[in-house]
Amino acid sequence: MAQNTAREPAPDASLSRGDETRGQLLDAGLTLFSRYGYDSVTTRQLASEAGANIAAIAYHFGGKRDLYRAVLHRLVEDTEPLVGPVAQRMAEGIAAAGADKAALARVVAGFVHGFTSIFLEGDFMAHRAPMVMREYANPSQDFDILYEGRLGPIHRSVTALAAAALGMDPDSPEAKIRAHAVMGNLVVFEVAKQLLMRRTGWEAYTPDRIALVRRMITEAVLNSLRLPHPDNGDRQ
Amino acid sequence: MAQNTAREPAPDASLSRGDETRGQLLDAGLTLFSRYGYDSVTTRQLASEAGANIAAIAYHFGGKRDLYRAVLHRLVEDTEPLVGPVAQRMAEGIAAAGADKAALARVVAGFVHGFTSIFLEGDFMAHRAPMVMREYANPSQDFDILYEGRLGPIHRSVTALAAAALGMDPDSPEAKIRAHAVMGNLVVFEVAKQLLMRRTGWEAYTPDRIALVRRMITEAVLNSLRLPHPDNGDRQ
DNA sequence: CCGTTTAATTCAATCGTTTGATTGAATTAA
DNA sequence: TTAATTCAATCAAACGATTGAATTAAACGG
Repeated sequence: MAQNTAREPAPDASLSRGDETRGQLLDAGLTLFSRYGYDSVTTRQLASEAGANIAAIAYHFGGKRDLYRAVLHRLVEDTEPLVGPVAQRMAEGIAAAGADKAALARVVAGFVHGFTSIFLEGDFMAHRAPMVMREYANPSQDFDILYEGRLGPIHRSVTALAAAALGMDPDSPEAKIRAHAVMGNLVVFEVAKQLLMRRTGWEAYTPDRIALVRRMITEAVLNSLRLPHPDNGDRQ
Repeated sequence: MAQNTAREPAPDASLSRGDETRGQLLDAGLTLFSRYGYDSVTTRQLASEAGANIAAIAYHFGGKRDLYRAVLHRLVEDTEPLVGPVAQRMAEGIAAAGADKAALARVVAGFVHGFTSIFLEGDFMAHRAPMVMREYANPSQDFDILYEGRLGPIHRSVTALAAAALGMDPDSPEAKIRAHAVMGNLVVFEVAKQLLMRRTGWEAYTPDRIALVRRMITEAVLNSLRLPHPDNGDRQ
């Protein structure tokens, strides 16, 4: 029931009729699955939200489950432009820093900044983050799609960072556990967002609040990894 | 389909017929809702798992949603014996420590030990933790039950601890955010358990692995809160 | 530039199942 | 005898999926 009566948004001429419906179904899937979970969403809701017919789901994807999988695949793909550069800079920063703790601290600050920007700022991750978190906390049979595509690679990057900061072997359980703890430091602000909102009396993240959260997380992670605090917030 | 053919477990004579069915439905609800979520579980599954008739759900609770709420309420109640003492010792420890950082460090070590024991050891929280985490990550209309009963109080306790360690006002956003980060440090080992399992090649938490995770978390949290490391693992 | 053909896509209608809930009779224990 | 509880049977509604006809837009031949 999205834009059936209102004006249709940008009927991209470069897309065929079918591709557009396909894309709208993927959008609807992301919006609804992320909010209510797989079983709570009906094919009729999906079709309605997409402005398409129920039969379009079977026609374009095969079935409801196949649409869900397609949503996960597209999520991995279209978050690459955001996550890729952050991971890239982190890898380069670690290699360049060597044993220089101050340099590693700047890498950490950059990572936290990038990560919180992706997850807490803007609308792009508004549905994608909850989608990831849902599979994160409660892996379905399609958990592999996100693990291979997003979660595993990020976790490996953070493990490299933790290992460098603490002088550990990146392949050791210890390094992986410490990295896991760092990830927890970050993702809890998305996973348990409602809990923080209630405790602080906030209703949503604003730029000011994100800046405060980012400052607190950066301090916590730097402390956690025994790294010095950079004098300024500069990350280059 | 649980114990219909096998021997029935302990038909407690002190319980009326109805109370026993009621309890078995609550058990079934905890087991199934925690694993599959509210919508994925059918009333027929619940009745079968409880060894009861479908109509028993309406008779004893009113409906499926009321059974779900009852499961949350009972979860808050029957975790009190575990969480209560940990929170109690933490509150007393903070009050007794004052500005003594070493004493606060022992409080932190005790808290981490207690928290990880509750969440990672034994069978008692095997279904309860995922149940909490499900509401944690994806609050339903009944989130209040857990927030008022468990999540809020624990978060307040940890905020008091973080505030004491960092010299902050316990009512400040900063303290609440730092506490939230600490909570993330801990709960990520339950929420994102599957991710850690894949990264480490583990299949489950064993006593050895729990001990290792506990050591890593304790170090990370102590560092994070700028507290000294106790010389031994003693927590009294 | 037109009319026709063709394949891709959309659509309303309907399929058989499963859902949560309800009924009134049967059973149990006090 | 009585009230509490369980039971098989059944309800209407909603579910995911499928069908064959209708519609659309592009390709083609004149």
